[in-house]
Amino acid sequence: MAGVAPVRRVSRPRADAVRNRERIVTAAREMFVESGAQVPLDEIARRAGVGNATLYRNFPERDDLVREVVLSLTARITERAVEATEQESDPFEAVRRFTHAAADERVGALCPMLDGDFDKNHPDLLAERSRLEEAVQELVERAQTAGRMRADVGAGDLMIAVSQLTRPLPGTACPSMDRFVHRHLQVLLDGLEAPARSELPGSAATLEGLRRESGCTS
Amino acid sequence: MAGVAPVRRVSRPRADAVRNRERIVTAAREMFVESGAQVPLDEIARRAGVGNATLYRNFPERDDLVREVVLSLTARITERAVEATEQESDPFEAVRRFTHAAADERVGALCPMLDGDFDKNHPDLLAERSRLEEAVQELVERAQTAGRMRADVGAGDLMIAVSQLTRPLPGTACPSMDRFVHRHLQVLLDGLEAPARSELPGSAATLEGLRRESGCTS
Amino acid sequence: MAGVAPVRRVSRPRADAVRNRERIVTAAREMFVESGAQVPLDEIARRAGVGNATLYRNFPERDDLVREVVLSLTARITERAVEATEQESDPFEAVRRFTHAAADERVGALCPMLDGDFDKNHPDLLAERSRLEEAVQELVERAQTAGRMRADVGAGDLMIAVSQLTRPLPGTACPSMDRFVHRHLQVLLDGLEAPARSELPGSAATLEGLRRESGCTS
Amino acid sequence: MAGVAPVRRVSRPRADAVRNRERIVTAAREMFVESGAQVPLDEIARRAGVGNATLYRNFPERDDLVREVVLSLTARITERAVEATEQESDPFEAVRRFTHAAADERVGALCPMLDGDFDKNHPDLLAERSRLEEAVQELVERAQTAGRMRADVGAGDLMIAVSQLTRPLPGTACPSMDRFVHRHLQVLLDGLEAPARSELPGSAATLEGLRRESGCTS
DNA sequence: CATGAATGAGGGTTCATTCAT
DNA sequence: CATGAATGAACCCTCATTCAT
Repeated sequence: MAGVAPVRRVSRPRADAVRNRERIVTAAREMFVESGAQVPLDEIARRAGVGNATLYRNFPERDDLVREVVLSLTARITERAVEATEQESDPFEAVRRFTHAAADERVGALCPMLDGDFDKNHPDLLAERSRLEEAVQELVERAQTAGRMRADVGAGDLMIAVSQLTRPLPGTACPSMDRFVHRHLQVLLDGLEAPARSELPGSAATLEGLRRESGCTS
Repeated sequence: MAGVAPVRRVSRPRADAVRNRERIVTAAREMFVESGAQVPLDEIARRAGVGNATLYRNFPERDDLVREVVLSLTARITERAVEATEQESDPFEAVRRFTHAAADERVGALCPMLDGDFDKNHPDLLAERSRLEEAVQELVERAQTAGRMRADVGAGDLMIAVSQLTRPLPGTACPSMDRFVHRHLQVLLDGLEAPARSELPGSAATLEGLRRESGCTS
Repeated sequence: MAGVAPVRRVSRPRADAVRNRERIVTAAREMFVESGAQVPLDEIARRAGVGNATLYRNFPERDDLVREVVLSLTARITERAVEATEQESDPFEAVRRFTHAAADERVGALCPMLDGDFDKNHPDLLAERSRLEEAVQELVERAQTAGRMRADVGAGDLMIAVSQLTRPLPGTACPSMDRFVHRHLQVLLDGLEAPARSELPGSAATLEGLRRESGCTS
Repeated sequence: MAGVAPVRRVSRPRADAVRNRERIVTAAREMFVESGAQVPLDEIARRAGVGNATLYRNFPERDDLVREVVLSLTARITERAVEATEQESDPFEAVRRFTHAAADERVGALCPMLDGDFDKNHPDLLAERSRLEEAVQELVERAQTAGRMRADVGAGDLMIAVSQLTRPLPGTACPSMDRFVHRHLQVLLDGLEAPARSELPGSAATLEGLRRESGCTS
């Protein structure tokens, strides 16, 4: 009867368990973005509507949960970079578009998550970051090659500056802030557009180089 | 006056008490900047070389200590603004100078301190912030009046952008970061220099307006 | 019988269910002996190769599992007592043989299991203990009747002393300990051999009496 | 004014703090003896009448508290050994006396405390154990030299056997047990009295040797 | 006024037990 | 009947804040 073996998946992943996991990650992303990286895990569990131990079953250490959120955010941002490259004909317009899109995806929320003893060299992270790296590098190089973007900055500079400028402000204190973020990005982008108006100290930051030093790329 | 018991002024600010207070504030500033805004107060006391209760005598609640540090940092930054205005002949060069100086004063470290239930409308804060406001406003207006800085940004935009770009990265993980901060500021400044290269969404942020909304100015 | 639906006996004790139960008990005994009485039930289930809920189906409360292990250990020790009585001609040699055999069966591991709210008066336990009681009583009485064992001790004294002397030492810290246990038993046995060298305080402990008081016989 | 410097002890140990520490240790000893080594620290604090954090201030890790109790118990037992040596003319009677006294001091409670990751090689422990070692060794050697105790056992055998025979039974289930303990010790002692009635397997356990292997001496 | 000690309210985590597939 | 997932109570520990010397 070979070939007719019933397709018994080893253990079907139980619909509700999957939903729970997703609800936890969603709640975590929301709360990390809103309230910073120190939100009590119990509150995330409550917001997700599950018991705290369920959270621990899915993410035995706090880092595991943080990493999951970082991964999903990173993936979404990579998508925006690819989109921008593909859909925008002017290469510096692509950089602008990506930058504003990254802000909307809350790229700035990543930084505070990388706190403490978070393992920045976890294989999954490295892999996902490679994809982001490649996508942004592509974006930046095109603009520079076309002479539309100053040549003395790297993809790393762009990512860090954008992340910082879009970092959530403490507490939920400044919802109004969002309105200003895009202004600041626009100013920064104006500073990035060729021709350069001033000289920069140090040398261009590459994502690769940043990763080597600290892993704080994104 | 020999022979007359020295008049005991009602509240003579005993020399050592004053020194203690200063040592506490200094220790707090250092540790907030180095290790983030969550350092245990006991550690600050230890670093200052005083008992924890002494710290509490001077600053009954944690917020009181944080506020003191914020005030002193703010004051130092105001000084830099004044200095830049006075000592730099070109008004946009003054803006550049102030911006880099503010970074060196760790203006970015202010943000993480404003966490939680910190009262951002405390009279002392408002007063100190007024002084900063005035100084930066002056700086910006001069540059704009001289046609050296784009007119569609406000002092609030400058302060927020600079604060964000210089925020410490999580942990002490990225000491290398410091090396890049001034690059990013320089790019931002290039974007601020007249003539404007793009239009900005929203309207210019004034420090006054920001204060009204959220108090997150600095 | 082809074509005829097999008669479903009302409670056929499905072969695999029986095997599961046995595997659980075995795993539990091993882990209790190896790692103490506090091993998480999930680990026992894992070692047994079944899901934790299967364990709970068979043993609704932790105590039910512990009791099963206690019962099986008790039964094995009873067997040793019977063996010793039957196979050893000299009645005190029988006592010696049983004592060392009980040690090898890990009689000492029983004590730590009786912790907490374990119900020491469960009918099954009482029944099994009766059998042990009878067997050891027989062993002891024979030796005493033959004048080979001092008369002022009871079967209860023997059981308790042997259990205590063979209790596992904390952690797995002292594997070397095993080497000494038989020495101590031998000394104890020398003290039990007639004629008595000293007077004993109190009166002989019978298993029956101990059961009445506390159930800690075994 | 040299020589008249006021004797300002660096920090007088505050009477109530000392009392608290003692109350904690006492409560711990009682609860360890009564309920085993796993009693929640919070309960010990409650029994001692202090907040849990006070306990943690005095004993930052659980081990630190356990060690303190072990040290004090060990010291008391050493005292009994010295007493017995000094005050009993017949050297084997001294062994008997010490053995029963050690039981009354709850020497058996030590074993369960040495659980888990307890550091058995802490300097303080080693020191205290050396004193015990010396005292018991002395006691045993005198009896053996006088021909009153069998020569094929060591001080280590005595200590382990006595510890085991007096270990508290699980829970507080068997208060009645205490009544029997001295009977069993008496039997053991009869087995230790010269002349030897049987041969012992293995070789005599010395406290020194035991320490080397596992630290479970007492 | 300065100090070390004390406090109790959480946060992180584990585990016996129950539930849904 | 078997399973993995879910649950909540309880433990350990930290830290802002208060108290006693």
